[in-house]
Amino acid sequence: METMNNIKIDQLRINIPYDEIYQLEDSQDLPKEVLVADNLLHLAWLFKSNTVSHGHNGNTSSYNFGSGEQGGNISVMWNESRKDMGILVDFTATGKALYESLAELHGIPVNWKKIIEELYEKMGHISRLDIATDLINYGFSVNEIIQRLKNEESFFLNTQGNKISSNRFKIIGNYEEAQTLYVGSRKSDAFLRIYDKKVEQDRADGLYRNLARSCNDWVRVEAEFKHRLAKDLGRYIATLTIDNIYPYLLGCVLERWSLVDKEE
DNA sequence: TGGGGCAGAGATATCTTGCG
DNA sequence: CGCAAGATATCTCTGCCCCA
Repeated sequence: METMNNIKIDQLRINIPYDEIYQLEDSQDLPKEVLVADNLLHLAWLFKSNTVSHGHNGNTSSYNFGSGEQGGNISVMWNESRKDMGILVDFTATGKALYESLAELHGIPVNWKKIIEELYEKMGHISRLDIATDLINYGFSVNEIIQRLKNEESFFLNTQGNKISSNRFKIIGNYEEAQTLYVGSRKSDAFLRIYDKKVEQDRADGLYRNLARSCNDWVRVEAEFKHRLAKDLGRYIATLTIDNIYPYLLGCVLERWSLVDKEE
């Protein structure tokens, strides 16, 4: 069965306080930093093997789970000389999907709500969260949305209910057809990316080329939350009393960027 | 050596609303 | 109309790392 809705967490990054390692016994298999992540996520149990490499983004060490070279990665990264940066667990979109499939296969589906709750109990946090939704056969293309925005027939409203001015839009595409719309700055804590997945996937190497070919339109909406906002979002998720966090996630996106038509 | 990225915290810029 | 408050959005700063 597919999920009840079409909202999903696409990518996420988890930050666990470094001092969690002092709660652990020594192990011959894995560094304590990895065990900290493993306690929360059971990566070693699911993946059996791992690779070791350099970390990214200020981290020196990295243990990678997943298929390795060909994406599908989950990386546990840290830097011993920067314990304040914590232990970072990075799930790429494919890595996260793989992690979820493996857990399902082992009969223990991933419960992100529980994981996030436990993470915040340990004083950790989420430092990046991408929320995605696919609109397939809704009858409009990215180009049409952009044209409507240009003609001021539609608007994006922010959390305050105010219009988001067009100078925060960045449109990418060719002359006739816009294919991607960014709302907000890529560098900011929250930004929205809307693009034409039909075009993106209709390539020789597209994983979902058949789907791309058979649908009329496929619009991908991706919200990217970072830093403080991701941290706050995670804290809120941790306080929810229900396991189905997806309607809430959609709410987070719609609250920040709601697309409305001009009323006459 | 410069570019790019992340963490955390803080500073600045910008926009809207409410009030006198 | 002008201005301040509130709320964001965006940028800056220090550290640290890898890679080209």
